[in-house]
Amino acid sequence: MTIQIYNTVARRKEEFIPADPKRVTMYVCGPTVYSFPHIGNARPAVVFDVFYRLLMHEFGHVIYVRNITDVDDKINAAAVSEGISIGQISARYTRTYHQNMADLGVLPPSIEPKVTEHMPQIIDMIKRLIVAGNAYEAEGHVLFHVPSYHEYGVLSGRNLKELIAGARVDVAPFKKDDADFVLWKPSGEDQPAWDSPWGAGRPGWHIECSTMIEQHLGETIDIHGGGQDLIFPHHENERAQSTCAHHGKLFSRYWMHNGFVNVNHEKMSKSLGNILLVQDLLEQASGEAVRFTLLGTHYRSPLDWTDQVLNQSSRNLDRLYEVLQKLDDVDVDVDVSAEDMPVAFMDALKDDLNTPAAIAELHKLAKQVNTVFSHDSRQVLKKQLLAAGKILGILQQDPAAWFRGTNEIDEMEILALLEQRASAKNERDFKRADEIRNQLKAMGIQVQDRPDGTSSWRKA
RNA sequence: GGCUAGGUGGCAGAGUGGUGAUGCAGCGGCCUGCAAAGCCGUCAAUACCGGUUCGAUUCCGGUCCUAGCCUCCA
Repeated sequence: MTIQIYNTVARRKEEFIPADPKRVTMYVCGPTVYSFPHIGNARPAVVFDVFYRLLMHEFGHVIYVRNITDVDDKINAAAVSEGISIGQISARYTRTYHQNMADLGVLPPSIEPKVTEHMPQIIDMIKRLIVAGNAYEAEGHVLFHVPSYHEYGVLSGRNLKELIAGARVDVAPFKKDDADFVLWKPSGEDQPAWDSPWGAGRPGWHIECSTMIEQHLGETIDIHGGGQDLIFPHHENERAQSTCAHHGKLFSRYWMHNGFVNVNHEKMSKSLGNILLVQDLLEQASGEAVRFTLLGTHYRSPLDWTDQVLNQSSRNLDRLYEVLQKLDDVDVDVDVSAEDMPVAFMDALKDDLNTPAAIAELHKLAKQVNTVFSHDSRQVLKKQLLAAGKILGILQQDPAAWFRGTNEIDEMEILALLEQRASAKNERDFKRADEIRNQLKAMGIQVQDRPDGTSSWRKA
């Protein structure tokens, strides 16, 4: 089976055929670094991380670019309100983003370009758009002239008439067309500025992605991804800029967009005060559980985050690690090979990244462990579970470590108490044995007796 | 107002023109000194109304409802 992708521009699933199977290219819009990453920032990172792993598995060589937007008025505002420099703001939140994503098991992309490092290229692309007749200068601004691109609106399914009808009342007077958008704008005293043929200023909101894609991946890429909210205007505008700068050459062969994360049936927003920060969720559960939750819903569907979903994910992972623990006696190679990949699992992922169906296949494999007894069969199952887990970015920990958690615990004390309890049990002093068990429970430790009389423990 | 996506068991969540996955929770049992975990078994759903069809949850139309976009936003 080949990979199928729901292509936003075609509005249906299509077979994924890269332009060059030896060099698959993907660009995903990364964060604007002005605040702490929230769960909505994490969703595309995790979703496209799994897709990246899938592409690597299928094609071997993938160039995955995810940018850092470090030029933005929101960053300027954060610098003012926090009383530190713009550079300090973007450095701080870039670092937090990297830490949070690592905690969620997100692999670094092949390339992570920053807007500030691409000013000459941005200015160059704007110049070319002016020369080509798609952009014009007006009062220190450079604007993209939307009517010059006849396919404008095709990606987002809008037509120009609608856009004009819905346009804001306060359209800048120097715009030739109400729908025209900014490529370059002049900077005031306290705003970051770069020299350009149009005066000191800064780039508009969309040109940066077009430029970085051209710079690092070329004129045509295989996949462009991001959140659904970026379809319009961000990706529509990118598409217009890049296509026109390249004289009509196809920009992206496939467009993929992930759905939003809602919180208790409401949109996450500052005004509702319900923004879930990744760092706060990591206090409640493991990064792996957060990741598992994000993969538990198909990437195009909205994901409603409630108090329950994280718990359910932790339980699901408990169950899978439980099974791996049962297979502790089976040795497998550290590096699982392609033949170990379970077919039904892969078919689910290849079908437009159907991670919920893939996880269901993982559970089916786990169940089989109970009905299979030969060493060879158990070894195959363990390989399959680990290989599948690797694509999803889960199940790679030692099961014992998973159940013991990351919190600091005094293992010696626990073992001493378990020993005391064992001798109490031996003397059939069950009252004493239960006291010790309750004592451990108060410490957050759950005792588990084995059939042979010995006991193990895990984090409650 | 315009555009888009969706309404599946108590919860989460896939798929499918013809016996409706998977996990959690519940219930029964096994195991256990008692538990916990585990194992086995089990209950339970396709918003509503029409249409097409031998047959629709799946296709078409309508109603109601939900979410998103149209403005910064992952």
